[in-house]
Amino acid sequence: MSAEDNLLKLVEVEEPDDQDYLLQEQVGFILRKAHQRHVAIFAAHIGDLTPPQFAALAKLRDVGETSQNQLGTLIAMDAATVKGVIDRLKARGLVELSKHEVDKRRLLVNLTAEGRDAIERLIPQAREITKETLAPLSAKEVTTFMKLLAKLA
Amino acid sequence: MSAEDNLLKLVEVEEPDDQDYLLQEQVGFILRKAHQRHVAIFAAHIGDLTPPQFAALAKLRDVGETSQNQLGTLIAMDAATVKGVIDRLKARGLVELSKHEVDKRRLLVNLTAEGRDAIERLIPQAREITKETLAPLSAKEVTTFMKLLAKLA
DNA sequence: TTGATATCATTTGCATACGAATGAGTTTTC
DNA sequence: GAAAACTCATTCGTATGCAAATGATATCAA
Repeated sequence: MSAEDNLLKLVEVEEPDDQDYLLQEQVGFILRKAHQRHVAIFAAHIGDLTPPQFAALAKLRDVGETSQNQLGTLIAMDAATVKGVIDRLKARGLVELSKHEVDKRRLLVNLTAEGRDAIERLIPQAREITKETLAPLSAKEVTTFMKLLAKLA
Repeated sequence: MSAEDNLLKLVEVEEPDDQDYLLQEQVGFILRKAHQRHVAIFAAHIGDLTPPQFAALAKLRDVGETSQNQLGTLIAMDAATVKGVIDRLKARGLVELSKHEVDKRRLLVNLTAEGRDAIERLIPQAREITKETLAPLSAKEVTTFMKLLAKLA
């Protein structure tokens, strides 16, 4: 191989073209898979509630009664999505709705007694889910990962 | 406040019970938000194709003709989901379907000329999307993050 | 060879997820 | 105080994502 060929090869290696795009190495693709794995772990522990439904209950426990819209902001769900989630929780008697007396646009959401019981009972399970999701990492790796993931979210 | 009260308070603080579950610090919740952010970045760059549709085209470019099921395995989609994705790509003329001659159960999928053009044209955009998604991290952090994320996925 | 098992694809049902449009009510601004 | 701008909630349409059931075909094992 001539010196020119070597130079050419170096240039090719250092300037990857379209041939080198590997789907399975892209953040988006791996992020999607990691999320899928988490959802599967969640479902294995808590079969009768989805992660978004759990998030809604957990946040209501934190903040108490709020408007549907505000709740959506707190759990990163758009208005259309949060409505569906709350509808299903209401149908199961875990939350109750009421109208804001002053601002008539707002729909207030709150836990029912049953909803409060449910979320208190589920929180230990949720800790377990977090633990299992992070199980492939060492304690130190967990700290690092959470710090970096938070920067991306 | 009595000494006993102080002791009680300390115990409560140092042995977090259910009161201390913070949704916004759980992996699953942040993972969901990071994924949402990535999808938004994707949509801003590539408006007429979703990440799963892109993944299907990119993988077909890598491996050439495969069965629908096999493609699903390669891009981490279950059979029901991959069918919908392929249906929509077919309706747009980006992939074509044919029957496997030997194994009559299999439905073969391949890029059309148009599909191949599309994916080649989109790959530079996809690099940009990956770059923008990872923009909050330094080069060193990216390396660390990708290594740990891969362990979780 | 045939009966049990496994695989591939499809369909149905349910649950996010989000853009866009709409209607009702509130706040701002001039 | 009236018009403009904004906010809250709802609805519609489209696209994942997965469990479960089904039908067609292949493969394995007795």
